[in-house]
Amino acid sequence: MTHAASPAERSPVQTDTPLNVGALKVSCANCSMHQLCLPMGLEDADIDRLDKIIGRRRRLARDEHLYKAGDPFRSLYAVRFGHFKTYQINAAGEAQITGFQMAGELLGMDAISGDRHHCDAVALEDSEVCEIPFANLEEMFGQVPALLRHFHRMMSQEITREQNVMLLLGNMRAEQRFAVFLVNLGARYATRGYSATRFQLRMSREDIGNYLGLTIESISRLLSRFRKMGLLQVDKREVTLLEPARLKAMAAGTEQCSPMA
Amino acid sequence: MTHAASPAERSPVQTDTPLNVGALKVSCANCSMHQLCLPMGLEDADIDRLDKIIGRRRRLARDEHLYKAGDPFRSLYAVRFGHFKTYQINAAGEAQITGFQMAGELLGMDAISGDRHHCDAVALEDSEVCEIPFANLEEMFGQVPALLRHFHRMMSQEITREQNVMLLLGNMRAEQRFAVFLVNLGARYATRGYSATRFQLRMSREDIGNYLGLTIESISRLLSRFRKMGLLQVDKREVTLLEPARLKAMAAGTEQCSPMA
DNA sequence: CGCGGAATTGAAAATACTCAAAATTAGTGG
DNA sequence: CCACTAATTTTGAGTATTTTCAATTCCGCG
Repeated sequence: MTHAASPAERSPVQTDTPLNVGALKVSCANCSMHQLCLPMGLEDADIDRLDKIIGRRRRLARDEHLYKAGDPFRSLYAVRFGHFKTYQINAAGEAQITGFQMAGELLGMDAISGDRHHCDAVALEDSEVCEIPFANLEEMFGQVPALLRHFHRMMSQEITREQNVMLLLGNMRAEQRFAVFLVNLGARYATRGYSATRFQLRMSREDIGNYLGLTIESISRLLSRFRKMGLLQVDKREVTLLEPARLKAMAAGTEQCSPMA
Repeated sequence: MTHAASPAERSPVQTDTPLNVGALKVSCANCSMHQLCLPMGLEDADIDRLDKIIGRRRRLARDEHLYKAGDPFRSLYAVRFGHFKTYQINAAGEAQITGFQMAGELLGMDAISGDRHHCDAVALEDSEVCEIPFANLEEMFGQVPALLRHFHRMMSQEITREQNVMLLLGNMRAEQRFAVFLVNLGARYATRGYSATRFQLRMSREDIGNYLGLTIESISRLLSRFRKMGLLQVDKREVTLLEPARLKAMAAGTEQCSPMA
């Protein structure tokens, strides 16, 4: 199993080897995601405490499940590196992807209400997560108000994010949905220190289509059309946004391009 | 201003008058919603504490705003009686309704992440909410773990609810969306002790359409079609589900009916 | 080098939308 | 309480966006 080079650990000392992941001495303090992730804004002493409750890091190969709907809920997971998708399956067996998660983002918050997971989480590439046993986290909430406050912010952000997807699915045309998707990905990579205009799509066209409520063919046509319009370049899964301003305008609904042809 | 009779207060002593709402001695313990609402599962002593931090009840007339996007976030609101809708407005000025809330449900959780509300909340009829100052609630979290736990469940439920709407908007046809909508409303009324098969739609056809990602004309046609199929009766805004089992099957995707004609 | 999954492209079909008009309902004032 | 007006809802006809079905092409991988 190979995995892409990752900036999750910027400590000069290389502590990771694939063979003894469970025993590693890795800390939230050393993690490049600690400004985005659960420990955001915590004092060093509290970060240490958080480190102690974090169960273990867990490596997942591409296409491996982190959890499935129906699994008992015990832990939240913070993505250390790699990418995930979460999806729900309806009674008829069709899936709806509800999100793509990247480093610093939290998985499993929808499972707190029941005692079981409501969706499936799958690695889109070789990835690593920090397992955060929820019972321990709850204990710590009582002792570290700043942690509780930030946890609430993260849950609230998830609600807001989903409301934005509802807006997208409920009243945007295909081209606008796709523009929103690209601009949003770029913004999230920018937050993580990567380019906002040039990145790999870690998910298949089919996944994108499913997430955006469109077919794989529609995604393919949109990519071709955007390319012909000079909005972007595509090379397999690498996308370069050539006119981010116009894409943002399309995403906002200010500018629109010609119909699907 | 008149308002419909409400079962929110089942205490034999009538304590409400429209003129001194702020000074009322109403308690979560007396509220018929306390099994659904924030105080669920709390001991009497803790319910009393919760009562003390609840700022005031607030009456809203039909079409009145509880809050607007951009308003500073200070409080959550629990619906005591009546109905609300929440909606987001995109850059182009179009609205997307993100939910309809009824008694016992919590409003404003999406605003915790920023310091401002992200959506608008409007009363669909004359309604009343309990204002819960969030700073006070946070203080109480440290003292009453059961309250914190239930609050997390409510936030998580909101995430799950929105994921279900994403599933609806992302891969259901019009008739299935509408069936899901009707069955869901019925289930929520049943939880509150009302009929699951006969209820008033508190929202306009336009609101329903907006929520379901459809036009008002489509909703009207769906109602007519379902009526002709013997699935339901409609009289203005009163709906009677005549074949709940078939509607549930449609909602689940098991059964489908003829195309839109 | 060839196999198989993924992606692209084209043509036809379908679902839902838009526009328009009529009918019904709700709100307002006499 | 009734009449009038405005708003909402229903229905119809034509249209458009996106889907479906089908055929190729591209690429990764053994």
